[in-house]
Amino acid sequence: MPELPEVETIRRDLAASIIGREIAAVHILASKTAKNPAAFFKASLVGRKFKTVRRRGKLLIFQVASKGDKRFLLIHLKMTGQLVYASRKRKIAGGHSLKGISSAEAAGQGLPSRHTRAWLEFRDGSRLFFNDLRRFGYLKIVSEPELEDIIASSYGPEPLQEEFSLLHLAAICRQRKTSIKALLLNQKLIAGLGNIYVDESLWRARINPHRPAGSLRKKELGSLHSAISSVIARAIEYRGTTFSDYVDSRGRRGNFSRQLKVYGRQGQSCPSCGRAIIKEKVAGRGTHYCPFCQK
DNA sequence: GTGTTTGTTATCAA
DNA sequence: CTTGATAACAAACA
Repeated sequence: MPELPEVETIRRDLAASIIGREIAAVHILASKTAKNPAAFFKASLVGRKFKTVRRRGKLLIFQVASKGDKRFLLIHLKMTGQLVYASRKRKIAGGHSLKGISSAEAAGQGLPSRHTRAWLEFRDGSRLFFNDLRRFGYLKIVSEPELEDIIASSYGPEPLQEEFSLLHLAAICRQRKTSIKALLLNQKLIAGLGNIYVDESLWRARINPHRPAGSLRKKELGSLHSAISSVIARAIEYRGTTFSDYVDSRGRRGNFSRQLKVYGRQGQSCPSCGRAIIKEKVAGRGTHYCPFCQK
């Protein structure tokens, strides 16, 4: 499940690898994956370069360099999407592939795969694959006004920026009857949290996911605010969490998995009190917590 | 065949 | 209008 730290890891890596490379061809294998008519989608990219790679919440935003109107490629990975960048296969004199290829090149092994829904081919022979087992993810070309609409209507503050203040957290919780779990998953209130980091943040703040958001006391809001900031920052340092499908742009797993305290640890002991972590459905999602530590 | 997995949107109700 | 809860989507696996 790519959430903010995973998408940010991909963004940073891709910014270093694909910016400035001319796109030679666009291949769409699953027609519904590209949300524009295929001809428009391809014409928007072929012969151009990416100028910037940004991120808003879990949404990747590639600015296409162009002389006319600004266009952007949006990519959302949803649950099982992957973006894997493979540099050009190095050839030896006889035209055979070298043995002992680097990991970056190994990332392109076996691609396109059964789950590849689209890929971009760059002029230098490198390729960017969009793989998505569940087919929830998408690619979409939008204009600048469309992009601004999407950002304004869909995303609250980024957890690592100043706009995500304790004051903001208190304001969005005030009077709200919905569970704190559901509230933290709402992208319009805070951008980028998903099921893993919500559970981890609530454990660190010692708050029960069932609690109505409006019932949190000032001290608890403070704990939650710093828990969210630190969990997200640490998860980025560790290059995200691999639970099932996530890999970074070179096909590597995230290292935060070993830092998880509750997510996926139902039945195991709570790192704080030693009693069993439970899993139940809250806000329609599998929710992991310690009923003794989290009140 | 059944239940489960989750990011996001649609839909309906209050 | 806002808020909240739930279904739906998609595909694979136990």
